[in-house]
Amino acid sequence: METISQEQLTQLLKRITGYNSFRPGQEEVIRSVLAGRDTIAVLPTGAGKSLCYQLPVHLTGGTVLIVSPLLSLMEDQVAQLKREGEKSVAALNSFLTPGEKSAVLRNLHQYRFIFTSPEMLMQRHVSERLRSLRLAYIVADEAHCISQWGFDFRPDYLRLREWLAGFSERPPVLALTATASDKAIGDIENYLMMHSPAKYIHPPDRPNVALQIIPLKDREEKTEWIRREISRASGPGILYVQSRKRAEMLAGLLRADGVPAAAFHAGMEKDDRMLVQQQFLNGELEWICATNAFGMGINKPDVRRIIHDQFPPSAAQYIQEIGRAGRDGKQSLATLLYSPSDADAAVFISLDELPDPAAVRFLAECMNNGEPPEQAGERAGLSETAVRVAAYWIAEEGADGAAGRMEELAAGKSREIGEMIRFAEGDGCIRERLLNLFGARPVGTDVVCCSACGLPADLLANAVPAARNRPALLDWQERIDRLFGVASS
DNA sequence: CGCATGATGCCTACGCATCATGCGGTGCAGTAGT
Repeated sequence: METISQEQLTQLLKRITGYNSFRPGQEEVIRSVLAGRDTIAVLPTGAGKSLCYQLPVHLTGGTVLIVSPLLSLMEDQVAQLKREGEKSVAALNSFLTPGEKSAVLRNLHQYRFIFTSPEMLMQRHVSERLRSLRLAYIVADEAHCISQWGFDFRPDYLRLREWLAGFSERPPVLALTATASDKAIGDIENYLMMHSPAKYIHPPDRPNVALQIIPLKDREEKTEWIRREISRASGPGILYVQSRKRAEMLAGLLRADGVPAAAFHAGMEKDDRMLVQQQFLNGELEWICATNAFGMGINKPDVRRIIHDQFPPSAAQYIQEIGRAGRDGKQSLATLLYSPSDADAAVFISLDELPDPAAVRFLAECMNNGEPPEQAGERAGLSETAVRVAAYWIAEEGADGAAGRMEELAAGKSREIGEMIRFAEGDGCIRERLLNLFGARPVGTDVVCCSACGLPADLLANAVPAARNRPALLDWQERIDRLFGVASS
């Protein structure tokens, strides 16, 4: 496509969004897509990543396919596009009834934006239909999921590679994410079949997020610390924990202390999750006690605090989670509570579901004999996820290859946990040591840095919000009075 | 691994100590059955 003038691009921006100028980072990415280049854009959340795929199609024509990791994310984005007046949008996913789905599949060409999941995309009839479409470009939204989930959780993310390889003329691919380690970037390039992609990579440092590590003896001490801290310091904040049960337990304790808090984890009903998320976004809830299910696609600019009850199993995940603080640029604080026994729990959680080489060989043997993998997996005591992952690697690389892969994955995970332990136990500037793991350096000067460099005593020790001094629930008389509009004295 | 929960053992009624067992994150899709 011929070069687009500055004026044309700005006019288009104005027409589509009503804005007069791009936010930092957007224009380069849009130009790269328009030039037909494979592109990797690592932009902080809130930088307006979605504009990067929304705009170019108005000049290229055709359809954009957006591969998205979460149904809720697709729904949000479809709703937003519709609010902006875009009518030709579809989400191709399991929310559709069979009838709706085949209607969408029949009329694919009339959409400008099609959102789908990797799993849906990999279904044969879907993948063929989509590949035969005139696609302007293909977008991998939250592209770090390829790296974070593809290998041991959602293998369909890795199958994108074969799907892309099946094009005779593959459209350009745009990968968007907020955080990406070198490994993630490498996986994205590799599994999205990118050819010397243009890379626009925002540095991982967040100067306005101060870092703090607090060593504590055990879980009980952590619980006490959390109650003390949260009852005196204001949020909004996210408390990350490693189990659903502990999320519920801590949310309960905080509520009993008068803190508007709620749990969030994958074991909750979809409606409850949406409600909690919405209340947090609206400021009705001050704290969320969550597993790692919480965060992706949530754009709340004023999160002041992130507390980790335990470290997550990789530095990439840690930096992603603390990156949810302070998107408005204001001073925020990320606290990691550390006790030596955390390491074992991290190892357990992260390696438990990974099938061991013997199980992989057993599964391969059964599959060879024509037994369905699900059935064989059950005999081997493997979870549904483990079976799917193992079956993927067996199909890709054979029994020995897959067994080797599992060892490699386990070793990689152990190494990453080791990195987090050294990070938590180490000496010296926390920011420098964290960024070091990404081959980066602190970018800010005059920064409230970390607990190793020294934090001011009053950091974020704001007055507890007035709302919290009211009882969470009014007594029944007052509630009835309110219902009937009687002014209470 | 560490923690929480439930079962067992005591030895005849209750409550306590001890042991055994289970559980621990992330999501899609499709199907069976409300």
